[in-house]
Amino acid sequence: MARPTRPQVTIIDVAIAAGVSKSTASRVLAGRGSASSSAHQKVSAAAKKLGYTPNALAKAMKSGSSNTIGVVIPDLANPFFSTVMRGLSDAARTAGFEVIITNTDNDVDIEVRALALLDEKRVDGLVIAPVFQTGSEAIDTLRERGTPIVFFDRSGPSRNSTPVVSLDHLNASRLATDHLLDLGHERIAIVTEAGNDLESLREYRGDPGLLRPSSQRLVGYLAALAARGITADRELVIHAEYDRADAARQVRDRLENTRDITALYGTDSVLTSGAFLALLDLGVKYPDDLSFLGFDDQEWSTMVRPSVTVVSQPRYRLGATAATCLIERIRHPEAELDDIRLPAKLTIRDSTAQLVR
Amino acid sequence: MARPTRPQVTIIDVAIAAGVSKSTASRVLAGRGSASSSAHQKVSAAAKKLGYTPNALAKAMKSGSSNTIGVVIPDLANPFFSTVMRGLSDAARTAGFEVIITNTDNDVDIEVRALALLDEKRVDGLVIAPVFQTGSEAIDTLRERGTPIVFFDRSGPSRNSTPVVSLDHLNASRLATDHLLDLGHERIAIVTEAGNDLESLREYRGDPGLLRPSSQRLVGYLAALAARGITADRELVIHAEYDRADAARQVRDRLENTRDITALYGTDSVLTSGAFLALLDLGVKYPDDLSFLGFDDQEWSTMVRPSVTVVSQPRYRLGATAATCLIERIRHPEAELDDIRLPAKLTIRDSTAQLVR
DNA sequence: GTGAAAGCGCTAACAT
DNA sequence: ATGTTAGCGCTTTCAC
Repeated sequence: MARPTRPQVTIIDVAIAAGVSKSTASRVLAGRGSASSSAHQKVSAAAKKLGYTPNALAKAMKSGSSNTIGVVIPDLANPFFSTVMRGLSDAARTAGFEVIITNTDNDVDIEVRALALLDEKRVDGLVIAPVFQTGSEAIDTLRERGTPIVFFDRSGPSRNSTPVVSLDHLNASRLATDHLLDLGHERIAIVTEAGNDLESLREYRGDPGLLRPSSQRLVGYLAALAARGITADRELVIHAEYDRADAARQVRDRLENTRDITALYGTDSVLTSGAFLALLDLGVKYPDDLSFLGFDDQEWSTMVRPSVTVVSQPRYRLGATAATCLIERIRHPEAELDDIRLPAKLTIRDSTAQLVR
Repeated sequence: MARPTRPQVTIIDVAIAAGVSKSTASRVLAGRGSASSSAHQKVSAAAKKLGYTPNALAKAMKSGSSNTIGVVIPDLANPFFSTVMRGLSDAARTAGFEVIITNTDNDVDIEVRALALLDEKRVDGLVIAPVFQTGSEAIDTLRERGTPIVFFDRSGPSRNSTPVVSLDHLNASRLATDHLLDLGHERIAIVTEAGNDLESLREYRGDPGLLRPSSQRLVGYLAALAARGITADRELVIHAEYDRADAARQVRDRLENTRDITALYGTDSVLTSGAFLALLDLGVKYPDDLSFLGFDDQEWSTMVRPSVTVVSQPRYRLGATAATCLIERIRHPEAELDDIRLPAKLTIRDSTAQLVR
C-alpha cells in the first residue's frame, strides 16, 4: 500500500477554502495586521479542517531568521555536556528557538565543517565550545559577517570581543584547594591535564580566560597555596593525559614514590575517576591515609564508600545561561556583553578529613 | 562599533561577479547539469572570492526536503539517551542529515507540542521514544500524512506499521536471570517499575513490543524462571517508582522482611542505583550474602568494590541504528521495514557468585 | 552550454 | 479590512 505522501496544505489552500485572499489568511494565521472577525472565523475554521501546519522554512526564508541556534561541542555523550545541553535546550525552547547540536571530538577539521553546515542552515547564532587553539579562521569569518556567537566553557586566545559563558574555573579550584588547606593539609597533590610550566603559571597575571580550563584550575590551586605562603612543589603536580587509565597510572606511580602526600585533588571528571581507581588499586584508606577531592558531580562519587567530596559545576545552569546570553546577543547585536563565569560549589562528603599528625 | 551584519552573499552576487546568469552559477555550484569548463572556473573563483555559502533553507524550500531529522526523547540529560543521541547524530551526519532533539520529560502535552514544532520545521522524518500510552493522535496525524517515523526503545500499543528500534528487552532480562540461575540461585528478587499483574504477564504470549520495556523485562525474568520449572514468587518482585530513593526504600524494606533471598536483580539504571544504595545501607556483603546484578553500564558499577555485574545495552549502536533505519525509510517510503531488536550483553564482574549452601 | 522565467510557501508593502 | 504584487535564494524546465 503506497504511502499517501499527501503534499502539505499551504496557506493558499486555506485561503481558497475560506474564500479569502492568501494575505488575509496570512494575517489571521500569523495574528498580525488586521482582519475582520468574520475572516478570522472562516480562516481559522478552514485551517483546522484542512490540518494546516505553517511552514517554518518559508517563514525563515522571508524573515531571514530561522529561530534556530547551532551548538558546537566536543561530545554530547559526555555527561557534562549532555546536562549542559539539556539546560541550553530548555532555555532556548522557552525563548522560541530550536537547537542543532554538532560534535567535534575536539578535532579542528570537524569543527570547521560543523560551522560551515550550521552556517548553511542559517542558524541565528552559535554557542561554541571551541577546540582550543590559536585563532580559528572559520569562527573569525562568521564573526565578521555578524553572526552572534557565544563561547562556552573556554574561549581560546582569539576570542576578541566574543563573550564566554563558563565555570569560574580558577575560583572553583581555589575553593577545592582551600577546603583541603582548611583541613590542615599542605602536601596536596594535584592531578592535572595542563602541560604548562609551573613557573610561568605561578606568575600569571593576565586574563585567566585566555588559558585553557585545565590551566585555569591549576592557577587556582597555585593561588590558594600562595595565599597561605606555600610554594607549590613540582613533585605534587601530577600530569596526566585526558584519559582515565593514564590518570590512574600516573597517580599510582607518584603515590608510590612520594611519601608525604596527605591530600589528592583531581581537576576534572576523567582525571578524578582515574585517580580514584589508583587509590583502590593501592588499597589507600581514604580519608585516613589521604584526603581525596574530585571534580564534577558524578554519580559514582555518591555510590562509593566513603563517598567523595567534589567541586560541583552548575551544569544545567551553565547551558541555560549560554542560551539566554546568545539569544540576548541575537536580539541586541549592538550591545556589548560581558563574560559570565558561574561559581562552583563545594559538595563535602566523606573523603576529606582533618589532617591528624 | 556597530556590527556589520553584512547580508549573506547569494548566488546572484556570484553570478554577477562571474559574469554569467544565475542558472549557470547554480549549475556549477550544485554540480548538476552541464557547464563549460570556463564557466566552471569563473563561478568557482567568484564564489570563493565572495565567500559564498549556500542557503540550505532556500534549498529545502525548493526540494521539499530539509535534510534534517527530528528526535523526540524523554531526557537528553539521561546518560542512556545522551549516548544514544551521539550514535544517532553521527550516523545521521554521515548520511548528510542534521538532527534536532526535543525533550518531553515523558509528558504527553510536551510531546504533542514538540511534534508540532518539528513538523513546522519540515523535518524529513522522526525518531520518537514515545510517552507510553494508548494512541497518540499527534503521531497518527503525522503518520497519515506520510512522515517517515521510527519508534525508539518502546513503541506503545498504537504502533501500527511503524517499525521500532530497541533493545531486545525481554531477552536481555532472560540473559540476566539465566546468569543468576546458572550460579545456582533460585530465590532471585527483581526490582521493577512494571505494575503489571504477575499472573497476566506469566501467561503473556502476545507481541512483547506492545508492552512497556519494564514489563518486557519482567516477562523475561518470568520466562527464564519458568524455563527451569520455577514459578516466580510474588514476594520476590519488588515494585518501585522510577526513582532512586524509592527503589532504595523498597529494596531495604523487602530485604529486611524476606530472609531467603540469595540474589537481587535491578531492571534499569535508576532502580539499580537505588537497590545498590539499599545494599550499602543494610551493610550487605555482596556477593557473599547476596549476588547483585544491575542494568545498563553505569560508571559507578566499575568504581565500587566489588564491582557490579550488569546487563549492558549497546547505546551508541541503538542510536546509530535508529538513524539508519529512519533514513532508509525516508529514502524508500514504500518499503516495509521490520522491527529491529538489538541484543544486550552480559558484563560479568564481581558482584555475582556461585551460590554456596 | 547557457539564459529567461516560473515557483517552492510565506510575508509585507502598497493599493483599494 | 482586504486583495494585489513583489520577493526571500534557490533549482529547474524550457527555449535558444
